[in-house]
Amino acid sequence: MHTEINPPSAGFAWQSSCCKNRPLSLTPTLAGGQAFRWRKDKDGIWWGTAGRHIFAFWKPEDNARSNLYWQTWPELNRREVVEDYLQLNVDTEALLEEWSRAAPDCAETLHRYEGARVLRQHPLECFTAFQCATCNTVMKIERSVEHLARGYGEIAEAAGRKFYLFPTLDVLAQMDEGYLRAGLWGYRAPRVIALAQYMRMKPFNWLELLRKLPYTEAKRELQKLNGIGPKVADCICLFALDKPEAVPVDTHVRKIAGRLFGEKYTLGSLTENKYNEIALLFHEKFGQYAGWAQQALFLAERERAAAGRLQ
DNA sequence: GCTTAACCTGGACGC
DNA sequence: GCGTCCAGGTTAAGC
Repeated sequence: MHTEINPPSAGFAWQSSCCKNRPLSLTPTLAGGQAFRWRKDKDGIWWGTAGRHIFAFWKPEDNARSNLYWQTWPELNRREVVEDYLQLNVDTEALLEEWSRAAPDCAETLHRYEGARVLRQHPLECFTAFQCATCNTVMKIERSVEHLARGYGEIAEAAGRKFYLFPTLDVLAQMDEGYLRAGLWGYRAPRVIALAQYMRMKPFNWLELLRKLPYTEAKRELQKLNGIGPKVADCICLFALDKPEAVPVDTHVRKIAGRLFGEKYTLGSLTENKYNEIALLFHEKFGQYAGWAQQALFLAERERAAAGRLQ
């Protein structure tokens, strides 16, 4: 019989949500390379922001189905905001069964990462952060995005702690290139500022409006922007624009495709045709939520690559 | 339509 | 300590 462990006392009242049928693991979800500003404190509490909301999350480690404990600021007890951000409405249990039938070879891996959920992020932060992802490492992306937020984000407070909200488009458009370069943005610095300036000429809330378009149209719109290629566009579609069918094909996903669909997908340059072919094969195998399956397989592949480097 | 080089830079690794 | 390579890509030029 399982005994629930109580969350640490942190100076505020926790709320809880049941994850029995909606598995959730905080580490692979919050530190799995889809969002870059979540931090875990010494008590194991994850702190982060999304839009104007500040969140605290806590769960017993290694138990995807135990209750999630949470709180929100500045308005307390915003259950619907938490469930929206973590997409707790998505029945991953049913998806796991479907994927396991379609890809028995991947079933063990998919079950191991059953708690790795895809977040529903604030579009502008996701859009900006992934511009930093080109030819970079997760650790450096985290530092870069944090540097940007600390330099230009509005300060907010929750439970006696200080947070930096992600800047607005108007603020991003006026950032200093030198400041960004000092924060590891490198050659991406002028591009991210220029893109913010260009985006200001688009209709108000243009990024949010892409949520209403079909996946292929939203992706096409993003790829019209200088600096946004197919991979970054797919990341934004999957992690912020409600497009669970988007499959970002990076070096890790390419290796997975090599094993699932044939070695030819790992050979030579990743041309746009090859990219689209891999994404289509994932879609055919894993269905409408192929991006969610991809995220679990990606985490396993990344872990495998890291273990290989340590040997 | 494919390949290649350039773009920044911290960290890991070998020597 | 130093040199080299790699890392969640994109773009433009050359073939």
